[in-house]
Amino acid sequence: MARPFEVTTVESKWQARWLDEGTYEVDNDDPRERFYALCMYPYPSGTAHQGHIRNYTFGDLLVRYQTMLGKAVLSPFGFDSFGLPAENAAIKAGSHPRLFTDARMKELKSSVRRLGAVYDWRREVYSHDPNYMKWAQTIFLAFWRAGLAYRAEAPVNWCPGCATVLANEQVNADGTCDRSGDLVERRNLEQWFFKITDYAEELLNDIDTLEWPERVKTMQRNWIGRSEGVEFDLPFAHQPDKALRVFTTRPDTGFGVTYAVVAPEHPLLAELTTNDERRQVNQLVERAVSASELERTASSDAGAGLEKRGAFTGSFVINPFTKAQVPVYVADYVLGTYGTGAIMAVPAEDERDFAFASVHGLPVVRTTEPPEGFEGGAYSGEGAHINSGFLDGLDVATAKLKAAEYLAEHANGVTKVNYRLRDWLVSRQRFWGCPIPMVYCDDDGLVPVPEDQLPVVAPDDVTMDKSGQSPLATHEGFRNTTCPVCGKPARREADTMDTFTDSSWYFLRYADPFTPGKAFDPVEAAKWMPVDQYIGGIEHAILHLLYARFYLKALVDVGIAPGLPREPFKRLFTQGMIRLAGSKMSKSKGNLIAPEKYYETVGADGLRLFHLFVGPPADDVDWTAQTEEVIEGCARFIDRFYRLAEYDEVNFHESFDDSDLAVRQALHRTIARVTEGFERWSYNTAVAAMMELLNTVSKWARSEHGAERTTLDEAIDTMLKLLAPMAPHITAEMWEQRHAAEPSVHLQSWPVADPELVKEETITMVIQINGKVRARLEVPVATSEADAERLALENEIIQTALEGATVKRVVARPPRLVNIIV
RNA sequence: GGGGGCGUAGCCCAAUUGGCAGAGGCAAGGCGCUUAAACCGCCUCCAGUGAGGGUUCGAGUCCCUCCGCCCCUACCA
Repeated sequence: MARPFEVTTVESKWQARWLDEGTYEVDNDDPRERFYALCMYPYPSGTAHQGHIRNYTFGDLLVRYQTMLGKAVLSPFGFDSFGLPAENAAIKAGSHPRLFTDARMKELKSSVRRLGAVYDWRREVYSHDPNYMKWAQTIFLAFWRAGLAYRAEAPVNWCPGCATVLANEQVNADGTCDRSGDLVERRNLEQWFFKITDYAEELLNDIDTLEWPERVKTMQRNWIGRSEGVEFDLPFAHQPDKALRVFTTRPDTGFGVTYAVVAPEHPLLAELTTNDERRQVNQLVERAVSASELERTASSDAGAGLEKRGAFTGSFVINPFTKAQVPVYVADYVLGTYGTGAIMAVPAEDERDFAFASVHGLPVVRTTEPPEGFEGGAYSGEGAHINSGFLDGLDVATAKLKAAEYLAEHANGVTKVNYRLRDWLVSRQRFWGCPIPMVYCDDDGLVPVPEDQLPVVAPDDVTMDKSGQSPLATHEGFRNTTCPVCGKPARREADTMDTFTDSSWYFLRYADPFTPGKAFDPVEAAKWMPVDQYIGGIEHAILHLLYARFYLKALVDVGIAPGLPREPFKRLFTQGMIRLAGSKMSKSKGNLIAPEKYYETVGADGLRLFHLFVGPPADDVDWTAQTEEVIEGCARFIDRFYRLAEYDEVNFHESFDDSDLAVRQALHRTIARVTEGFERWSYNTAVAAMMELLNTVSKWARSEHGAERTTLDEAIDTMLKLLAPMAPHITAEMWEQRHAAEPSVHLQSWPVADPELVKEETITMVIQINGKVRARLEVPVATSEADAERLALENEIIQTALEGATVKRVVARPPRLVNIIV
């Protein structure tokens, strides 16, 4: 494509200048109104892919736009540089993850630079920077001191492929590893946890205060999974002073309890199991405990439809409502990690219990009257209580209260809130992560590494393999140390932290990486926090966003971030993903379209314009055969604008007339449209408005009558400003050509539309008869209802059309429309 | 099984949130420029909004049912 300017020359010139002049560096004491724009901390996987490009295009537009609005805009960048891919790649290549990672970082940095995205590089953060690790470890220790970090044995998700423990969030629904795809196993291991459950209630409640996409908020609420119910005792039939404690959200269905179930991990299971049943029970437990999540949970389709495996324990408990003895089963559909690990089973009102009861031939007693014609198994809806003694006739809500009261009196019942959310497992048996700064001493037990000895940095000469042990555990030089308390030989913790810990506070470090001796100064960070606009992918809707929210709350509470707002991200925007032939474009799928080739042809500006124009930013983008042509179309638009701004083939006339006024009106209406488009994430319509304006101006200026000089100048200059956040290079270049003595277009103020010019004087009013358009006429915008009706009825075409008909009603909606009903 | 989203021209998308279905782009066709082609400029063509029903003077927009595609979630008692 022949272009009227040298794309690469122009673009690299401005990229260098923005960097050299520190155009987008901001100081913490900047007096302007503040704006914190942030794109999600990227994992450095190499050169940018289209998903990155899309992300940073939106982010950069915002940075430049908000700057032109007169704000001090914080625009930082950095790298989520710890993590498995680098470690695995290093193992494969026999090199060190740092070499690998540093190279990938360099590539990504160069990609975003070539995109023309601008940052305050003085604030760069990367996770494997010892200077960042130091504070990551300081935070860990602060959590430990506050009781928010603890060590416990737990059945954990073990990925044999990655040779490490995974968080629940990293296990797919089908029981495979989110990263490697291997089938995840369950193992009991000592692990480090963060007590995120302490914050469950606050994390849930504060969701209401966030300007986030509704679906992300819903996902977080579901993940936290709060449920209210009653915990109470089911006394053992053979030994009534002991009891099985259960949790239920439906105490009102207590009369329908026909059996009870304990999880395979339940501590009382052995005691409950009679000799006759022991063999069967053991068999089930063995299978359930060692089986992978996949085998245990997801089989064919879904939840309630699963095969319900279980075995009778041989024991009975007493239903406190009916005093009847009901059998106790062990079954893997009851989870040891939720509630009390045991349930009362009500097959009539719970689908899972119903399924189990059907398989095992257990009785079903309805306690809620299902609606007439109900044909399903379990009915969990609203209805009057039946077969329920003192609860009979009550609705569900009332019966719940009564039943809870009854259980409080007769079965040690207490109302209880449970959460689906579990504590965050943060330890990893891997090398390429931030070491957990703890020491094991035979005499003093667990001892934190003194803060003046931080950071604990892993040595380079480590053997990384897939044995399953932390690579650091076998490095004697690292492992052996002395106890900070007693000075005797001791061993270092060999596990590293989940990389989600790194991305949970990096945005605070960005806000103030300058104050020595601190992760960040809370007063300085408070100048920027919370992030005004966070931009990233929907894939982080749960994990990263929940952890970061937890971190900030905890940091405030442990005294590291006093005075900061408790929520990190005020507004969140989740961009759509790029798909190629129907599937998500990603490195792991190997279906990337690299942006590099576009830098040579359409330039970064052309590519940016494409991403802005292709559709609503929140929608997915289909990368199709036609995409190339659309991208070229975007470059064509830039070229057309460039030629027009050279006044190529333009005619001029002397004094300002109506044609010039019309252009000024179009210009100012476009200012309004583009501004509105920017404010409501409608970049595609903002670009369309610019294209439309270019068509209008071009037609006018190249007509025989031509343009009035100052009007054309105003139009071009304003268009340059409007386009500056979208296509920053060429607008900077053109602005410099026109106004060499003035500051850059990027330092100009964002244009403000003149309301007088935006305002329409007259508008076409449509006259309908029975909803069909019959006539149109130009009316003043301020036309009253009465006038509109009169004008419509007086209209000749309408009068003819109405001949012989009776007007039943006239709906006048001036100035747009009048509808005459006959 | 649960939750959410989407469906407008051959294609990507607009539509002041209930008021003339079309802003923009791509493709296609035509004309001009050119020795010719590309580039460039100008012009033209194209749907009644997935299907059906309802509310309304009026529905792409609100409400039901169905179809298709996509995403999230999954035995949490």
